Amino acid sequence: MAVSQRDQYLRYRSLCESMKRAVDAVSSHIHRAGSACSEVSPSQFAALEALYSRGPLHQGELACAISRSSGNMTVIVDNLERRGLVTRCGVHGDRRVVQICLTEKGAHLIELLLPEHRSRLIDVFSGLDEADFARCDALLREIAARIGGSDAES
Amino acid sequence: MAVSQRDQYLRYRSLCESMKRAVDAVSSHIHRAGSACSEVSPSQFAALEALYSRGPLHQGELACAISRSSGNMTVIVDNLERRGLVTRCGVHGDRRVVQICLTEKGAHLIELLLPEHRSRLIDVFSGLDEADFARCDALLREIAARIGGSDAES
DNA sequence: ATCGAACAGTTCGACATCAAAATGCTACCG
DNA sequence: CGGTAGCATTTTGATGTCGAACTGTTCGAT
Repeated sequence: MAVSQRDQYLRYRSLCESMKRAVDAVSSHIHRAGSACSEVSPSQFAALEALYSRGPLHQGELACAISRSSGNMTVIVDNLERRGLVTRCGVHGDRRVVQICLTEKGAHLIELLLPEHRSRLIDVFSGLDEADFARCDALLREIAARIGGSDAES
Repeated sequence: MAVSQRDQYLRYRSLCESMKRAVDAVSSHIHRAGSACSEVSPSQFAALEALYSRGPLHQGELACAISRSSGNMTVIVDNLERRGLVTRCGVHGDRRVVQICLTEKGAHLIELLLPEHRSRLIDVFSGLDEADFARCDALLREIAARIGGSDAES
């Protein structure tokens, strides 16, 4: 009750700003022109990585894994396929689904990209207070969950 | 030294994920179809709000204020102008720059949108621990600053 | 068997976004 | 005055993104 609703709102705005800025900064740091990761778009990177760590996925699963719409996923896969990094394989027994598989070229590329991706991430985050870090992670998860949870009802 | 570099990397990945998810969730919550704010795109909303709170701005200042490229800003202003929400005014003495001004219609719209924007933000964030909140904000700022700072040198 | 609901992907239209090239001005220098 | 450097904006071309409409498939109910 010490704080007015208006002050609270302003602090919320501030956190929103900080979140956006941090996300943009990290993403642009990783995909900066000249870095190895700049060879693929963020979405493409996310897709390749998901396929690399989890193996072949249905296009829908992949879309879900990297939080993209199905329409968008079609385009992303189109572009990856055009460069020969993934293939669309039919699934025996259900002709509705397409399995997306990394090609050798795709696997090679993501293996090439991951070390730099990793070192850039370490650049950015290392040395920060671990406890703050964990609390921040938890808070952000709580925020996302809160919205996700209240989504269905509203 | 208790934690391996690999563990650290995984925690970094986790925070990145959480950040992205939280940002996406908040943004989609606010601009959800049906909400008043869904009448304009997030970029358009940001532009209108910046103009509303700071007064007329050069197109370049506006781009900077909402972290968009100049090319992108042109399109955003085009779309706002097309709907009669802003106008481009020449500046006396320097014909290179364009001043972007809210029209009455634009000011009216943003005034209509802000209350709902505000209440949706409060929905999302209220009740969270204030101390965590502040620490999280500080951490995110530190991350963005760290990248922004190291940007020039690299 | 076949109808219809549910599902997986694709297509389409609109907008967003960026980087790079082009345009149009200003300012400065000789 | 004329040239050049630099800035603000626009244009262009490629990609990303979504939501809605569409196509084809599966599967359950009748």
